[in-house]
Amino acid sequence: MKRPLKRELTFQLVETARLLRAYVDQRAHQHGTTRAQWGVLGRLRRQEGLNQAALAEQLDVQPISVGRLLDRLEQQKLVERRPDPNDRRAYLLHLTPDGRALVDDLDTVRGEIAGEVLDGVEEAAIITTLETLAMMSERIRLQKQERLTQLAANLADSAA
Amino acid sequence: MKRPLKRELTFQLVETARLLRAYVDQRAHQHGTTRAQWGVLGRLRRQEGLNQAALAEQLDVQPISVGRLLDRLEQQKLVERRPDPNDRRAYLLHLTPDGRALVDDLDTVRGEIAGEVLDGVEEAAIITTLETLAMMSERIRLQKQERLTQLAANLADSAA
DNA sequence: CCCATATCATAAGCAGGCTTATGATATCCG
DNA sequence: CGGATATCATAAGCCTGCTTATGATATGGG
Repeated sequence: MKRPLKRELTFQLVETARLLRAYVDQRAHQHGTTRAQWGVLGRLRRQEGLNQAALAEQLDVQPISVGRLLDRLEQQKLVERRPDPNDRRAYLLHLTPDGRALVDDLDTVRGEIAGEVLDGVEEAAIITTLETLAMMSERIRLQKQERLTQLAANLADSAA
Repeated sequence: MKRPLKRELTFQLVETARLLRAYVDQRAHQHGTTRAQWGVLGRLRRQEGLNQAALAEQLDVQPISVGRLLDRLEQQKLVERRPDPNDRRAYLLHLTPDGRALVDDLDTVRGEIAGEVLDGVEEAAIITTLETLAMMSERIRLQKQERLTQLAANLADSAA
């Protein structure tokens, strides 16, 4: 009976996250933006002056994905791309005043959502869940790493 | 200190799910398919003979999304669209033998993944996490419902 | 029976993720 | 110093979601 329980959790995790993402997206749309753009704005508030590659690294997505998000954010005048004086290939990213105002708004929403979806859940359960998820994240990262290492070994073999 | 804990959990949830989805996708690719297609195949094995609208309903996505997934699955000869004898608008969906073989393979993988990512996690923690996630899902669904109702009320108001 | 309405599948077009490839610069090593 | 290598941003093209709209067919009420 152990296996189905674990399997059940992986399903439930993806399902709950899907619902939460959809809900956050809905709330984001009410403010004229999207979840992905929200992520960019939030990150930029914490660390202004990043270049696109560094931002992509922080958000754990590919630089090309961030580039297109920035195209839209720049069009909406929420973010500014300033040429990096030390590297003519790169831009440094800054929030505009509008961008800063929006992200402050969204921050309030974020807190609201967390309160809503965890209303009435015991603190102990929240802590346990947090720990379990953190553990899972770690295992997944490890697993991914192992598979990469294995892949490299296989490539080396077939080259030989 | 309560607010940050809840907020932290919403972040961790989305993050862990993202990692898990990426990992599952990686495993799916090793079998020449994708997570979304896997979902379709899995559902079809459980309930063969659905039409596209019913399948979309089961998977909780829009019919158009399922339609395109099926285009690719049909091309790969994993799924068959058979005309519905009772409704000339609709197709009934069936797995091909290849499709059935693949989904059996993937089922093994699913169990492997669940074991890997929850290796060493206490059963009690798994149960608590499962309950918490289920609770969150319910709250999100409720919240979404409330917002819809509110929206309808606003529309009725502005119509009056 | 027939017309209004609902439902099935699909098209068009946007968002946001990916891989792979490319041009422009930086950087590092011989 | 100068050429190989690495890095920054972007292009092209794929996948999978979405909304909105449309054509074909079913269905139910008058």
